[in-house]
Formats: sequence, C-alpha cells, structure tokens
Amino acid sequence: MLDVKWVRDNREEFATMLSNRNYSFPLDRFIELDTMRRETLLEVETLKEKRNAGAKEIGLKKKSGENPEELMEEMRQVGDKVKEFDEKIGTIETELDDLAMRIPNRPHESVPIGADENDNIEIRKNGNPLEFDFEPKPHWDLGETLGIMDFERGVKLAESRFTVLKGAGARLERALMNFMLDLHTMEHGFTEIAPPILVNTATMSGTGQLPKFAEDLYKCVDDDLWLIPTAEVPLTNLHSGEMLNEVDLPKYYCAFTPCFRREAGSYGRDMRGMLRQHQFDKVEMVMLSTPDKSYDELEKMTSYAERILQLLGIPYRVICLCTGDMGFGAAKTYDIEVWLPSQNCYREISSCSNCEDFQARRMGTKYRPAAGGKPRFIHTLNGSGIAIGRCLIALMENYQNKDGSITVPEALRPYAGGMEIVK
RNA sequence: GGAGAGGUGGCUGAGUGGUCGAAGGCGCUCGCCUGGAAAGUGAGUGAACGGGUAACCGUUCCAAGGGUUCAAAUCCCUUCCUCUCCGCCA
Repeated sequence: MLDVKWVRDNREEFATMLSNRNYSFPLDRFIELDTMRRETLLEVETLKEKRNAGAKEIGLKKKSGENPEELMEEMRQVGDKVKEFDEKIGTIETELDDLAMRIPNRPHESVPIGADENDNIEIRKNGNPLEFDFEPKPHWDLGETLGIMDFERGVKLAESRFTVLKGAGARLERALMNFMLDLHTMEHGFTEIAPPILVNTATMSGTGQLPKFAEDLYKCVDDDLWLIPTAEVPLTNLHSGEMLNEVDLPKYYCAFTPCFRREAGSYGRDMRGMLRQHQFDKVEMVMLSTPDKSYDELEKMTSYAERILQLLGIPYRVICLCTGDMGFGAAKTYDIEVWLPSQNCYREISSCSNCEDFQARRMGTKYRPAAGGKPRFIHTLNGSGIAIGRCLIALMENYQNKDGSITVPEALRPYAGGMEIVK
C-alpha cells in the first residue's frame, strides 16, 4: 500500500511508475473517489461537531432542570443526516480501499526501467557452466532411473505438478533443509520459526497476496484460511499490528515450510519434472529493518542466499529485476538463478526483495525511533534461502556422472548420513 | 464441542449512559537535584483522517461489526480472541 497523500500530491510520478511497471490502474477513478471522500468528510464532520455540541448542551439542560425536548428533536434530525452521510462515506471508502490495496509498490530509483525479463540486468556471476564429456540428462530422467523421483504416483495421489520423492531423493531434500537452516541460524544470525502454513485473510493481505492474487492461492472451503504460497507471509506478519522499539531492529527470521501455489496461468510451462510444482519446500528469510538500513540488509540477504550455492558448488548468477518484471510488493528485487545443464540456461532459485514500508503499511507494523519522534513504519525484506526442490534439481543435474549416478556435494554429506553418491 | 470469566493507551490498570482520549502506576522525553550516576522531584508524553503556510482546529478510535439513544468504553445483538472447568483428540 502506498501513502494516499503521496499519490494525491505526485500524480505524474505515480502515473509514470504505473506505466514503468506495465500496470493498468484506474487512476482517474481513484483520484475522483479520494476527492469525493474528502468533500463528504468535511460535511459530515461539521454535522458531527454540531451533534456533539447539542448532546452536551442537552446534558447540561437536564442537569439544571430545563426542558431540552426541542433541542433533542433537532439533534434527532442531525443524527439522521449524519447517518446518511456516514453511509455515503462507507460506500466511497469501500471502493477506495479496495483500489488502494491493488496499487503496486513504487520501485526504488536504482531499479532499471524495462518492460519484461529481457530488460533485467545481470549483476554478477559465480562459477561457470560445467563442461560435460557426455550429454547431460534432465533431472526427471536421472530421478526416475535412480528411483528417487516418482512423477506418476505424484499425479495419482494428487494431480499434475505433484511429485513423490523416494529414498535418497527424500533424504537429500531433508539434508538440504537442515543444511540451509543450520547455516542461517548459526552463521547468519536468523531466528528459526516454525509458523502456521494456513493463515487467515488479514495475514494474506498484509504481505500483498490478497486481494489481488486470490486465484494463485489454495483456499479452505469452510474456514477463513489459505495455504501459504511462501513462508514470507507468516514470517513478515509475525509483528503485524505491533509497535516495535528501534533497539530490537533489525529482526532476522527464517523458516522451513512447504509452499502451495495454484500456478494459474502457467498451464503449459515446465510441465515435465519438478521445476514448477503446486507444492514445494523452501527455506525463507525475512528481515524487519529500519528504513535507513534496509538496502544494506537487502545486499546481506542476497549474499546469504548465494552462500548456499557457493558451499554446494552450483554455478549461479544474480540479476536485478527491471520495473516491468518485479513483483507487486517489491521496491527492488534480486533474483538468483542456477545453471541447469539439461536446459542450457539459468533458472530462478531465489528471489530477494526489499518491500520498504509497503507491507508494513498494510500490516500496521511501526517502530519507535530511539531518538524520539513519531512512530514510523518499518521496512520489510524477504528472500528464498533457498527453494529446496529447485536446489535438488540443480544439484542432480550439475553433479551427474556419465553412468547416471549423482555425486553428493561434500558440504551436504554430513547432513545426508555421509552419503557420497546416489546410484 | 459444552459451561463460566474476560478483551481499555508502548505496558499495567480504573472507569454511576453526559466536560472520558480515557484516573493511577510503569516506561519514555525534557528540566531540577548531583562531581557523575542512582534515588528523589517538576512538567510533558496515543494514533489515524480532514482543514490550515503555521500556531492550531475538527472528526474518529476503549477486540471487530451491527443496533438502541439527543448522547455509548459503559446498554443490546453477532463474530473473533484469551483464561478456567468439562468433553474429545495427535
């Protein structure tokens, strides 16, 4: 959510921002509603002032034994008018608030302006794509042959885009989870959280998944509960509606959770293998920061995600998303992409974003500055640290051997019961 | 799921339908005191929205949403949450 006052006073800049994002929004209607709201507010507040004064006077008259009946009749009419205007404002605000919740965040000035993923900028690269002296296989071939991935039974149990991991596959998934959590909690200073993976509508709205992206989520029929698409949702909302002290910031939270996405609108894409699933595991990092430090924290967070890939020895690159490719709530986003030999390209494995005060406004999370002064909204950041399913894929494809076996990276072996090779 | 008790500011905790945005305390801020600190002491200290260059003014907010009334933190209804007891359960 943006500050409505800012939108009102910076209409040009706001319109430019929307077009940079390729985002269609009924700006004229929004301004119209805002104007109507303020005009009506002025009228009703005048009436309420009159009513308050009248009510007070009636009280005094009763005390002094006078007959307030005439004034009471007048106030009765004022009251009816107030009710009428209040209803009008209610209607206006319902529409206005709904629109406000659908305004995307304003990109940071350092974000490249561009239309789509082709305009993203590569920031750095780590490791080079491996040279194989054989034709590298896709992970689905490797996984099925080794008996560690079962795509058919995943579909049987649920539907397409669900996969069963077996034996060493399941073990590696668990090893990756513990490897990542240990690194973040013991070396990067994160507090580990085990959050609910079903959350209510208010929580989903706080981080921006609702109201606009309901079709991407799984919803419970009989309860006001939704399956989380990422642990960013519960972690960021941990302090919703709270007043924090500056000395308690920054806060670093991480969590392992399954994530659930309907993937509506990506019907044909990545149908083979387990690159794009309705359910996948992820370790997520969330930081709550003061505004002056949040961009430093974004660099740190990105480096923490990279660290995982460095230790595992998987080639990757970091790109900065352009205005047209960024997510709804982000002010700046770095994506980390890993090299997938079978696809001969880089694919996203982590996304680290600074949302500035966009989510904090929705959630109502403020902090009291140590130097005194008014409470301010915090800045929130989130990043995958990292997607476990995709990490498993990258590991399998990059560490495959000519005979179809997979070498387990050394850093992971202690977490996999000393397993050195999957064959 | 059944019965009862509650939800008030950053925290704690009062509040007969009328001058209550809300006593008191804690915390915090600025002074005094002190060589410095603690203790003591004086004053101040909620937020959102609207209007105004500003000082400031107005409206709203006592879990959430409705209702009664000239007037609601206070009365009524609904929902949510917390606590105690019972039942059920991994």
